[in-house]
Amino acid sequence: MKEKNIESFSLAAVLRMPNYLRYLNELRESGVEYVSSTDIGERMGINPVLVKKDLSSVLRTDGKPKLGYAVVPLIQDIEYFLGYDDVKDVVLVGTGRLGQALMSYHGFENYGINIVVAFDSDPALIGKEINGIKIMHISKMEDLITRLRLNIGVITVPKDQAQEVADKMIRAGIKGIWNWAPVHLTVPDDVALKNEDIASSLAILSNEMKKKLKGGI
Amino acid sequence: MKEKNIESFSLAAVLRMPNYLRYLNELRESGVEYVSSTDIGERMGINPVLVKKDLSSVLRTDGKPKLGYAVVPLIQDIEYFLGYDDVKDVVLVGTGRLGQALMSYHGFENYGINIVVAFDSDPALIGKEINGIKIMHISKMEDLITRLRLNIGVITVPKDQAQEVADKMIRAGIKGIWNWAPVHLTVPDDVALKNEDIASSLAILSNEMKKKLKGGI
DNA sequence: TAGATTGTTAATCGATTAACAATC
DNA sequence: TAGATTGTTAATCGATTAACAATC
Repeated sequence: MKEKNIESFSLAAVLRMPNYLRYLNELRESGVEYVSSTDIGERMGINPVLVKKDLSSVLRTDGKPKLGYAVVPLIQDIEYFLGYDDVKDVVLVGTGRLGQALMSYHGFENYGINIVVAFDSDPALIGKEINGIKIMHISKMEDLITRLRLNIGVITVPKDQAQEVADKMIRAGIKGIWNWAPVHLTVPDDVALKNEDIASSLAILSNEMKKKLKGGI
Repeated sequence: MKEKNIESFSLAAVLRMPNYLRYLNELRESGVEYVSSTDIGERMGINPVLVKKDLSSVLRTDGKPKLGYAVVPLIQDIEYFLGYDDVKDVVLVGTGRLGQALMSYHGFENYGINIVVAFDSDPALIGKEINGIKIMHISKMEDLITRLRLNIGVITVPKDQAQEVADKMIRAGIKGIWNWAPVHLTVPDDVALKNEDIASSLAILSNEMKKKLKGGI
């Protein structure tokens, strides 16, 4: 056990963590007990030293020279770092196709995410349940967020309603917004915002493709 | 008009581009003709010099001292850079809730994305059409990808089938994969892979929230 | 013209990589 | 023990920021 000082992590480092986790879980499933930074690095196409650095800043128990890192504790430590171990109750607004897809997604449990309630303005949807999650009228949102002390909100409404929904959420006490609507939201400094941005994803993908194409010449 | 040399862009820079675009489109809608790097920087919370650097590497016409950048040409240049202007025919595999949500998503046109055909293995879905996109049996995928010369594939199948689908796609000539299944896919070096990773997004959001919380003390 | 804003060169900052002693 | 692999310190690399001349 070593001393830890509070560190901050780069965006790139945070993005690598779930990838480590995936690979480690695969290893665990195939019964592998130890893994070296070299293995991980090769598999993920990154420098093993970077792997060591990333892991060392998250690990609570040291790796073992010659053996590598014990897979199971390593998984636990990364999950702890990513906050998958504590359950986060979230609220979802907008129960169209995308909202429903997220509501019926069974992978959220793995990340400690629990959608407790959903809201919409369409009378046809109010009162329905999807995957055990009740859909309520949007007018009840602020009150419920406050009463249940929810602090993460998922926005899956059409883009012209997204800002309004965000404003309401924030007024009610939401501190983190996961926005799936293709608009730029304006939020106060103390609110975290993550845009699930189809545009960005595609930008990255086609940029990668261009690079590979060039490299191949 | 200035000389351009081939530059490569950092991940962070590519990620900023769609954000510029969103803000610029808002400006255009409200009839604004020129915008300065200072404005953009303030709105997006980044350094204006960084804005200038990003834009200068994408712009085909110079900005104007005192006035700033002309909004409309700037939008066009970024769209050109991001490849929104040329239509990319893509194939989607896995027409469950998520796949259907993507198929019925009307924002893709803005990014030059056109889902031409979808595949599934569920007999109940074969032959159906969603948003004008036909669902065909997975056994016909390879042939069709090759014949239509498609090179981007979207994977929205359950995670245990994702690798198999990816392998087939690649065999048929796909060069870019947009993976929504929560697994680590292994692809050859010449194939670009973008994971739409719910886990990563959440990791980033909760990391942000932690940071803000600390900062506030 | 004077002032605002651009584009670019130099300085800084931070992240990644290389080198290497410690250790099981 | 010898060898493999860890953790850490120093060097490198790249991205961001600061400074400033050019210009409309």
